[in-house]
Amino acid sequence: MKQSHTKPDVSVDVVLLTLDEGMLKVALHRRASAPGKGSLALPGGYVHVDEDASLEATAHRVLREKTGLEPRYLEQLRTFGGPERDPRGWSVAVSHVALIPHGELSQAGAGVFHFYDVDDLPDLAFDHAGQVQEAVQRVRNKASYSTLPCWLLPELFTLTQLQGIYEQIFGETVSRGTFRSRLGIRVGEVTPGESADEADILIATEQFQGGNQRPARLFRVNRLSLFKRAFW
Amino acid sequence: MKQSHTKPDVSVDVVLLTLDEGMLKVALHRRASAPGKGSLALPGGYVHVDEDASLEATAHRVLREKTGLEPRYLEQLRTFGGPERDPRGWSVAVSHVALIPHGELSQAGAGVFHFYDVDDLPDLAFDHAGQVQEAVQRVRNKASYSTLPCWLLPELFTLTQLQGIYEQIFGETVSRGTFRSRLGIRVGEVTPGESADEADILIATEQFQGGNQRPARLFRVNRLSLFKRAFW
DNA sequence: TAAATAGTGTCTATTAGACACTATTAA
DNA sequence: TTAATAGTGTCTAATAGACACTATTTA
Repeated sequence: MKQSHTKPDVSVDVVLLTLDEGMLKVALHRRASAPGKGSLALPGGYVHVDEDASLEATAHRVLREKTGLEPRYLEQLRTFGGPERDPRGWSVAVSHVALIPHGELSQAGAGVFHFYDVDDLPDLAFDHAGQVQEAVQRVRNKASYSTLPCWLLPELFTLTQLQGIYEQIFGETVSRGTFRSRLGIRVGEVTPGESADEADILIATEQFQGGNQRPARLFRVNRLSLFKRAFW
Repeated sequence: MKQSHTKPDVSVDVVLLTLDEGMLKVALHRRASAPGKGSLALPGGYVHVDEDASLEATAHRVLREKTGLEPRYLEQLRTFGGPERDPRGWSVAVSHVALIPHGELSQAGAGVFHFYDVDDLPDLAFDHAGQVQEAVQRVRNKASYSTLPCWLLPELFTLTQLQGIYEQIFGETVSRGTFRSRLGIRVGEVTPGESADEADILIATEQFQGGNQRPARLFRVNRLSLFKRAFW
């Protein structure tokens, strides 16, 4: 029974995803030390009990320290645990999914991290391949009935951009009108008094993005909304 | 930096739910020792690194040892972690949701555990109230677009029983025909050659449950199916 | 005024759901 | 044959989606 009270190690891993060239890609780096030295791995690290206020805080700190990136979206995926996943013994990894727009990548420390197509993954360290697979499944599934894909775009975006994201993810096209009615867009009805309806899925701003044509209204996402009807 | 490598404690908690008198109820017991001695708490315990093969195995062992019950359904909910949730210091709790039919309760060691209405909870130890709230939210939400409620019934059940469960959860009634078409029930079409279509949400058995009227066909759930259209 | 993309109204095909009808058992 | 519940077909109301039309900008 004494051995039963040995504590497992607790680390936090992050599956950081972005959309690039129409593909979902995940951030990976080559491990510099054993175990698994030289193999590709997710950003991850141990909980620092003297500075982390929560597991989400650990995930944010790990991403900041290792990649220099701040994700637009972060949620816990699932916690993996067992005696086999790390050669050093019984371990626990609290896995997270994070999303970031492709446009925010270039500037930051892309140094050691590179992005790999999730549908054509190389071999990964530990159980990281499984974590990526589950994360991708979660994102694709959640995208079909929620506003999750909005976090693959900058804070302000046009409906055409958003429609493009959905069409990339699902490989199907719909008419503009259909897309807008699915989102419940009804800009015309906004009476100045009531303004931004909290029930709205997207919030219409008064900003527009120009070009050589009629400017498109910019929207921002209200919150992570789930649809009653599967979106795609 | 040395302190950073102090390991947090890792425990596994289980929110065990059942449907009784039309209410969702959760299993709680009074803690026999500090911290939180005398207050109501979920079944939970530390990972035993020498005997547990996974976190799910820990959850099953804890339920077995503390309540004597084997749940029909168990899934990980979310992992809670932070410096404040337990007075002994930074701790991690891998929280699970479990479902069990009310009929399977009576026989087993209901000894120290009693079931409490989740919509009228007393004060709970640690962050257990939050865990119950999240678990209930997850179950109610998932029930609206999946076959999750099937696990609140015995393995074989009639469609009328299942419809009753949904109506209890959502407080709305629909006609029998509507309910059946939502589930995609089409018993008549089963040609003996093709038999149980793997795409079917429920599998029709050749067993019937009698009474003083036309016997009802017994079904079992194929797997946890998600519906494209929100069910309720 | 032509080109290009944004935004909207209308009409149709599909589907969800209420209701009524048939089916099968025990008393 | 009546009572009680199971199972199914039909008709209607709601809704999703394609298409075409209007709107607004630059060149």
